[in-house]
Amino acid sequence: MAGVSAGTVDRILHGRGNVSEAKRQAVEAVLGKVGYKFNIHTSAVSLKRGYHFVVTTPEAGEGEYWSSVIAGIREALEEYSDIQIQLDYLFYDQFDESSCRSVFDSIPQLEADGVILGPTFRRETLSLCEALDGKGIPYVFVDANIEGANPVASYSVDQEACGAFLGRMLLAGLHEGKKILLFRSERRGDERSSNTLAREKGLTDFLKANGLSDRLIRSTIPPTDDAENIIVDTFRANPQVQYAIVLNSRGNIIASAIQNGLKSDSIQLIGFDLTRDNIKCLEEGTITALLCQRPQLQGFSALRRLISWLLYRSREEDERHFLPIDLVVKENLPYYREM
Amino acid sequence: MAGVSAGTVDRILHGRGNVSEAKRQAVEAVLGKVGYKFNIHTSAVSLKRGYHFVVTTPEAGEGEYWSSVIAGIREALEEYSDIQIQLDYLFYDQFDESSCRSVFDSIPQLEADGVILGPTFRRETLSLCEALDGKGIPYVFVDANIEGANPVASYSVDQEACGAFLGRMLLAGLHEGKKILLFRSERRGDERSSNTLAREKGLTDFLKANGLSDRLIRSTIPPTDDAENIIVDTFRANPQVQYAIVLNSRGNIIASAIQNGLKSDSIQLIGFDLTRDNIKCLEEGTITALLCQRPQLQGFSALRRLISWLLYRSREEDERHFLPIDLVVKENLPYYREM
DNA sequence: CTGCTTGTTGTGCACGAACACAAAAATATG
DNA sequence: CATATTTTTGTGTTCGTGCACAACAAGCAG
Repeated sequence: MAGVSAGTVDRILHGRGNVSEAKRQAVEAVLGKVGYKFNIHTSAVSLKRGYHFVVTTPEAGEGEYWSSVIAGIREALEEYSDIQIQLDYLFYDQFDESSCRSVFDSIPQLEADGVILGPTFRRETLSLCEALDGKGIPYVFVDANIEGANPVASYSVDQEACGAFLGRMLLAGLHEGKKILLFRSERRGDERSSNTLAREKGLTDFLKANGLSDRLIRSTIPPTDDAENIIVDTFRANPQVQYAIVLNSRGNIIASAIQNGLKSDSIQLIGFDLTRDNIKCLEEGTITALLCQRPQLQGFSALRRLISWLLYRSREEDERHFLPIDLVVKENLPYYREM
Repeated sequence: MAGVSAGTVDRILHGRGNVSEAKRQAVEAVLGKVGYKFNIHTSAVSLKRGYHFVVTTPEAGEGEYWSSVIAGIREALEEYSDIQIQLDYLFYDQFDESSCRSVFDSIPQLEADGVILGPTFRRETLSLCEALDGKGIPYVFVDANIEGANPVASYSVDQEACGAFLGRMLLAGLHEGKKILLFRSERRGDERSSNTLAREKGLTDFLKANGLSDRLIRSTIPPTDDAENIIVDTFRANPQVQYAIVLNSRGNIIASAIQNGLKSDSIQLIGFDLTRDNIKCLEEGTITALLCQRPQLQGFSALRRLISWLLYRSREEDERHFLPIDLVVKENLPYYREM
């Protein structure tokens, strides 16, 4: 249509240069007119080279949060199995800053074609991103976005909205004179609590806006061995508690404290994330509800984005993607085995 | 690897016959060993022929339930834009059995390659399916499954689970002495109410199992013009109502009755489906929560399934797919603009 | 044994895309 | 103006797949 050969079009599409301005414009006009779109799969067929990606997240123990993210990445790998992709997984201890640093420090030298990054520690993440920026290696965030970095994209959940959502759930059901007991994690060096902090802010803001601030009691899950006793004591000291909220994925700990220590079934427990332990509690009825953030879809989207970036350097408007916040209870659980 | 040419492999893969038993086995062994998988996109590239599908659902007014299903189908069309697909949309009046019959009767003669079917009237659907079976035309159900038909697949939601889910929401929050007011549709000839009936069964079973049966009051949304007055009267007659439940997607009607007629904001209203009107009510706060059933994903999956069936006749174990049941409130609404 | 039919197997081309290389045109150098 | 160099453009091959057609083999009738 533009009176040029396929080779010239190819050069223009991939910005390989050595094309006269006149032909470029003619071809680009035609491309626009016919609405040309890359076909990622036929591209992959003729693409000789493979890609090497590094995936670095906190330890992904089976049935835990991060293993869902990894599962999503594996699914994307399957979906794009026509592209040769090699993945290197590098896990770090999300409670140990130095473990994170040593893992992150090793990544730039791996000369990967791209990195999927589950950030926890702000400082280490920023320093890694700076190194990757320097080498021109693209990276994608999952689970959280770190301000100041330049990722190709980030796939996470609006944690403040999660907190507000929680508030909404409580608003309807909180009985006269009853209270809300809020558990947050308190493990030193756990900077992922930036997520739980945002959740807490969303919840407290919502409760304040609805005049329920005085109904909220704050507590922490102690990191020690006798956690269960301390939790039980907290409940005993606050017998008016109707709702217990756990802002991280360790709701099952509170559940067993309530079951074993308190032997009460009048407390509604709400937690986060479809971990294996939480699922068990949901089925047994010891956890009432879980807020979930589509970790599998996060992982899936991240790898897909990295592929489309490397193949086409495709830019989109806003690359901070916020995934839906799902509420899962016993009754809809069977249909949430993701994707 | 099997010592045969590509042509022979092709014949085996597509069951075109004229292959000796010995070679067939040799090739099939190799296919299994290397884990051969079709690549739908490269298939499409070399596929000369196009496909012609018929999509028949109730009228899909803008912003209404069925338009989301259609949007999902359009998305799949985009995703598989390398395949030449022509879609014919045939809409019928979901409240008029004879409209449905005349539309359905015309479908077999269209000689389509496949049909996506949003069923409402059981009898008409079964008779259409029989005709399609006779002609060997594959069809896929969306939104509901009709017993007795032989679809390639169905994509719907477990409506009883929806009802039970509703019950779970109420269980936590129902206050002492308060009641639940249940609205179902009562439009003659609307057999789609098989969905709302299942929802009602799920809810009543749940309430019974939790000793709350006596807290439930049943009512209907009158199809007449003065519906609002009648609804308001119902609420006035039952001042103890804390939760109002609408089992179809017309929650917005109850919402405006409560707003305009009752001028109360102490009633929690729960409805179904992210229709435009319902979304508005959610944003305004006149509806508390909506149960949603991923209509877009239903449409998307349906078209995708039809394509993979026609290209490869791929059979899977259980082809009744149940999609997740989502709870949407004001706070997580922005993240539910699907897919 | 020859010719014909039928069944089986292989070959060649097309599709959209990537990329190496050859050819042609434009520009620079002597 | 001829030749060398650089820039621009076109060609051919490849990938996995579908499909038309050619080639070969086997069986059967005359």
